Amino acid sequence: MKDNSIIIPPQPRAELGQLLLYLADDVLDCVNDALEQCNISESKLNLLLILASTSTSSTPFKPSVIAKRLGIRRSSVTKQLIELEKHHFIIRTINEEDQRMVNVSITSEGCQLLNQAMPLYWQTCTDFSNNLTYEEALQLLVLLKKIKRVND
Amino acid sequence: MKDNSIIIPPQPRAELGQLLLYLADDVLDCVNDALEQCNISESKLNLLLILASTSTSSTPFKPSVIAKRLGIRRSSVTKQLIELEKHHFIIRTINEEDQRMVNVSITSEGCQLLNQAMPLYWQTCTDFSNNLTYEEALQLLVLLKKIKRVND
DNA sequence: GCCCTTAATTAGCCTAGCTAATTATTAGTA
DNA sequence: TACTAATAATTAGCTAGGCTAATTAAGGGC
Repeated sequence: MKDNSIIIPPQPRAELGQLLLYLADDVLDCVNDALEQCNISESKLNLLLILASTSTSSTPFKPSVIAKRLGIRRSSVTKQLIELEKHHFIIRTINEEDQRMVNVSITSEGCQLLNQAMPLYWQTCTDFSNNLTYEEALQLLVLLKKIKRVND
Repeated sequence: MKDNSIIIPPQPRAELGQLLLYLADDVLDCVNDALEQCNISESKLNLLLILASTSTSSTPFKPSVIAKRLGIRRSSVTKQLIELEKHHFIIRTINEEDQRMVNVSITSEGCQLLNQAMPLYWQTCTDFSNNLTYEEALQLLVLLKKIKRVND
């Protein structure tokens, strides 16, 4: 490395990506900090959110489906479920039709937690764009939605 | 929770924040996956990048300064430095003027690694905006820079 | 009834953070 | 000058949240 040109972004798209990367840590930290007062992490909240959306679909969630939704391994889901069950936020019951499977559902305590946590969650999400006008925020939303599509 | 209205974004700014949060995991994973072939993590690369920028400033970096720059604790930096030193990417020497302090500098092996890793890093960063036109990417860059300023 | 597949779990590992306690050195002061 | 404070880095030990590989249990096909 004769000069340090390799460490500066070679073009705007590269700079953009790096900025996204830096922002990534920040937003995760922000949300986790905000949720600390509810004693829940962003990753556990995400799992509960999936379960809470069950009211629309009729069938309860299986660990394997949750894993797919979260983009993590089944064993990681099991770990999280064990913790969440310890705190009575969810219950696991054996599926009667196929006893290899497990039905996971959110409890009323879990719903209570969501009622507590979600306002904080949304407020923190909202505050990220405090430096932007409403129009800018809308613009940004559109652009980020386009980016998101890459990873599907 | 009578309905599940609490789990859907109450307004566009909230949705925007949530999208940033989801994107956060994705971009971190992408970069780490890309860097895997160099056997380096995004977090260790970040540390090396700080050291590599030393050529501009005259004084070598101290662990405490690195910690501040990365926004993590000194003990966490020590851990990373131990690993990086094991692989000969950096060296630590005692500061002669004040022997409580340590000078951290990147080695030629460390520079070699950067030469290998940075093209992959920049390519991955660049690819995040593949779905965007050049003009959209520039727009997005401006907006994200505004957001970034919140956390300073 | 036996074998293969599938679902979940378990065991054990890794990374990268954290706090609290320790060590070594410097600086200030009675 | 010797003692005490403060400062820098490190160490020890913990946690969260991932991972793979191995295990257990149940179902399905022949």
